[in-house]
Amino acid sequence: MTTIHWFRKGLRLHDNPALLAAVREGTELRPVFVLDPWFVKNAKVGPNRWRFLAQTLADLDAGLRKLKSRLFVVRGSPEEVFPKLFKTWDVKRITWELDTEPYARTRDERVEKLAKECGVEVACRVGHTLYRVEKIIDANLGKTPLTYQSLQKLANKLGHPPKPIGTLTELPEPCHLQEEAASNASYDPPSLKELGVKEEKLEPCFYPGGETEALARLEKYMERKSWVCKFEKPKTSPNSLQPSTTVLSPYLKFGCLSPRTMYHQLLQVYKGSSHTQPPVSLLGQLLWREFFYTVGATTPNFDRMEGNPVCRQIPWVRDEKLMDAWTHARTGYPFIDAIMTQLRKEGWVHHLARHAVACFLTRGDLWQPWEDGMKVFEELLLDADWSLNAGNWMWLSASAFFNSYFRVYSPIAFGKNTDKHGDYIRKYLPQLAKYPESFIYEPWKAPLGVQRAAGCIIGQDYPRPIVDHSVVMKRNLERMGQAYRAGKEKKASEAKPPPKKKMKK
DNA sequence: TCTGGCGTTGTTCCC
DNA sequence: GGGGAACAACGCCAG
Repeated sequence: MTTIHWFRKGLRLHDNPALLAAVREGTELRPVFVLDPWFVKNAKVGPNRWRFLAQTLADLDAGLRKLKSRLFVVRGSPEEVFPKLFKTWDVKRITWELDTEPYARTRDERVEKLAKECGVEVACRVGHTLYRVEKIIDANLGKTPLTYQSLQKLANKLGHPPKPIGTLTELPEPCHLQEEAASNASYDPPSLKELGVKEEKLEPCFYPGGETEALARLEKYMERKSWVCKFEKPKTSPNSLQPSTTVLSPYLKFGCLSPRTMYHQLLQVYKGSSHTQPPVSLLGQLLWREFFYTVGATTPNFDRMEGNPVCRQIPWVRDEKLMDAWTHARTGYPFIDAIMTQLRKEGWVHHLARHAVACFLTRGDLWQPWEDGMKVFEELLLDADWSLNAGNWMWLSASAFFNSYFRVYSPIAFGKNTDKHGDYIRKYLPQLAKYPESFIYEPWKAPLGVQRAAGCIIGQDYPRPIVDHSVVMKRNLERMGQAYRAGKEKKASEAKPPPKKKMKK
C-alpha cells in the first residue's frame, strides 16, 4: 500500500504539512513531481527560472535520499500520469499542498475526481500562505479585503499564523524505498537540456534554487538582527550593485521556504527589541504577499483587465514597437534599460525598480496594457508569482489598489535618489560606462564631443529616447483622468439602477 | 450622508 | 542637503 505526496509548489522538507500527512506507519511513500513536456515546450518561462526549478528539484531529491527515499519526477500531464501511477504503485492515498491559483484549482479538481474514481483518498493541507484564504474571507464577513490595512486588521484578528511544523528528519521504515525504485533513472530530476535550456547561453547564477539555499539565505539575514529590526522597504535602494533586500522571494514563490517559518523567525528576532512595523517591515512584506494571494484567490479574472471587478478599465493602446523596446532594454532611458537588462540577466530586480519600469510601460510613459508587462515579468522573474505579479501590475498602472495616478516615477530623476553617479547604469549598460555623471541618466543631452569621448554615440551605439517623458506624461495624466471619470460615472449609474417603483414611507 | 484623514516607496522648486 | 509646499486632487473608510 502506497501514499503519494504530490509536490508542486511547497518544494521543501521543512514545515510541509501536506508531506507530513503522507507519512504514515505501515505505508510506502512516493514523493512525486509531475513534469509536463508539453508545458516545458510551450510555456513562456525564461532559462533562469528553468534553472532555478532544476536546482530546486535536485536539492529536494538529495534531501529525500538522505531520508532513504527519493523524488520521482514523472513525465506527462497530471491527468495522464496519476491514473497509471495509482494502479502500478497500488496507491491508496495522495496528499498535496493547497494551491489557490485558478489554473491550479481546475487541475486539482480534475485530479481529485480521477483519484476518487480509482479509489484513492485525497488529503490537502495549507502551507503556501500564512493563513488559509477562506479564514481571512470569513473573518471579513465573506468579502475580499481590498486594502492592505483591512488585510492587516484581519490578520490581527486571527492572531499569528500557525507555527511551522518541524523538518522531516526521518521516515518510518516502510517509507524507505527498495533499491530498484531508488535507482530507476527514468524518474531522475530533469537536466537543463530536458528543460530546453541552452547551458552555454546561461548567465552566472546568483540565486541557486532549492530549500538548502533558501534556509541558508534566511539564516544569513536573520543573523543581522539590527538590520532586520530597522528594515523599511521604501528606504531600500532599487539600484544598489548588490541587492539591498533579502531576495527570498524566489524561494517563497516555489515554496523552498515556508512563509510561516520566516514569519515566526522574524518574531523571534523582534522579541525584546524595538522594530519597524507593517507595511514597511520585513514581516509586513509577508503580509503583502498574503494580501495579493487573498485577493487573487477570490477575484475573477484577476490577471486581466476585462471582466476583473477590482480593475479599472483604461483604454491602453497596444504598440508593438514600444512594447518591444521596453522588453529588450531599448527605450533610450538608461535607468529603465539597465533594470530590464538586470531582469533578463539575473531574474531578479528590486521591488522599486519594478515600480519604475512598470510605471514607465503603463500610465507613466508608453501607455501599454499592464497585462503585457506582467507577461514579460512572468517570463523573466525567478519569483514570478501569479497573484503578486498581477496585483502589483494593477497597483503600478493605477488600475487597482493604488489611485494617485498623478504620482509618476521619473525615468531620469528617480534613480538619482540612491545612485547619483549612475554606477548601476554603468554596470548593466557598459556602453554608457564612460559617460560623465551629469549625463548618465540623460545621455542624449550630452554634446557630440562628450558622446565621442565616451565612445558611445546616441542614436547609433545606444538608442535615442523612444518618447519624451515630460510630453507623454502630461498626455497620459489627462488620459488617466478621463478613464477615472468614466469609471466613476459607470459606477454611479450601476449604483442607481433604473428606478424601481418604491413606495415612500 | 457627508467629511476629513490617510494611503509602504513622486517630482520639482524653493528656502 | 534637508525640509516643506505646490503640483492637481484619487478612493477608502471611520466617525
